[in-house]
Amino acid sequence: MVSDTKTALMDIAEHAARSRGVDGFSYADLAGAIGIRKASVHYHFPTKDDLVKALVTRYEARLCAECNAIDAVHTTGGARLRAVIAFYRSALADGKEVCLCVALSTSRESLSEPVTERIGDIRAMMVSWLKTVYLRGADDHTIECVQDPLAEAYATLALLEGAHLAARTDGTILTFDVVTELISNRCR
Amino acid sequence: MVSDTKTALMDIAEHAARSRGVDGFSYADLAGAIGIRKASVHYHFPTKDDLVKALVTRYEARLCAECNAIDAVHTTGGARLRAVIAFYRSALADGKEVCLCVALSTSRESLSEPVTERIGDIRAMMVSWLKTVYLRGADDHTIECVQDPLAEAYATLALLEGAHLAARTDGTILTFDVVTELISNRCR
DNA sequence: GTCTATATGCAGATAGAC
DNA sequence: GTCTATCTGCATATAGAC
Repeated sequence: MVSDTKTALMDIAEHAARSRGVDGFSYADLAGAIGIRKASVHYHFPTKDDLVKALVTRYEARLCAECNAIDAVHTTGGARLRAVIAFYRSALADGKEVCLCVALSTSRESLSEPVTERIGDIRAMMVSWLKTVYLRGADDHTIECVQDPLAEAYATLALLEGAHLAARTDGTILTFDVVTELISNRCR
Repeated sequence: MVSDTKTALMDIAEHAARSRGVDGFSYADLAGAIGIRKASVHYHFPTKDDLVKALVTRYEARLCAECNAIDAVHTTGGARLRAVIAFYRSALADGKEVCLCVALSTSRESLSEPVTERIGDIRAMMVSWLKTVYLRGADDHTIECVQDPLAEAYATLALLEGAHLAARTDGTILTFDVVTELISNRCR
């Protein structure tokens, strides 16, 4: 297993990025949080871009695992859609953190080209998975009014991310609930 | 009228904030863009917070004016919804800029409390206006399947902002069109 | 209103000892 | 792996001359 310090740094960096943005935390913050020096952080991640890349890679894997877990636990399209909404809800940390995609999308200019592309890849993966959810929901009649599963998938991801944005501004998870109420109510 | 320099600074700052984030531009950038010195920028806006506040105030007024203009030009709910989607589409500048709300929401930690509150106010105004659009659309049957106008309003704003986010990552307006296709197709 | 000059602080990053 | 020490650059911001 990799060093615990490395994992600890990534954990802190991820929360920091999601709550304050990529430009909102520094190596000094990370170092201070776990009681080492800035130079030691550079040992684990030579540049901040290396660190962000590592965060994105880990996040993508976790998100993918989450989708698989939802598929394994829930069988109907409606239940799966509810589950992913609940997942995004929990990721909000009561309105204090947005998902990594949202956090990184907004500081695009301070990201390297590869990182930006990866974020696009993660969204594409989510859209692809959401499409299968809507296909099933249309099939088993557990999601109302599904006409175009792909279009629904794109809209749903944007809605979830937009809900994160609004909830982050308000600083409360209640905003997320209000914003996602419409889509939740379509699930039977 | 206020000095042209002040307006010019705000114009540049707004575009910079919307394309690179609040933390993505500096007084040096603004100064360089219009050929004056950093200190002169501080004369017009003593602190960056003052500048951001001015941007938000102007943005809110413009957004409000846009809604009124839409109401004046379009009579049906469906036409108004299409018009506001088109407005958000044009604000994207071909995928290079997001709306100010999105831009500021993501760098929340570097904003003062009053600014954050104002962003919440702007969203509330948009939600309120969008609700009237859905009410009319339900009434005149120009928007399909409207059950809860307020819930639709919240979801629509989140969708538009989420579409901005995704389009900004991809750097193309095509993404915006794909994401908003579903909602556009509901308008008669 | 704009300038020069400057203060202060923090960012990311590196060299080399232990 | 972590440290001290240091570099370089740029950020916001201010003082005071013109």
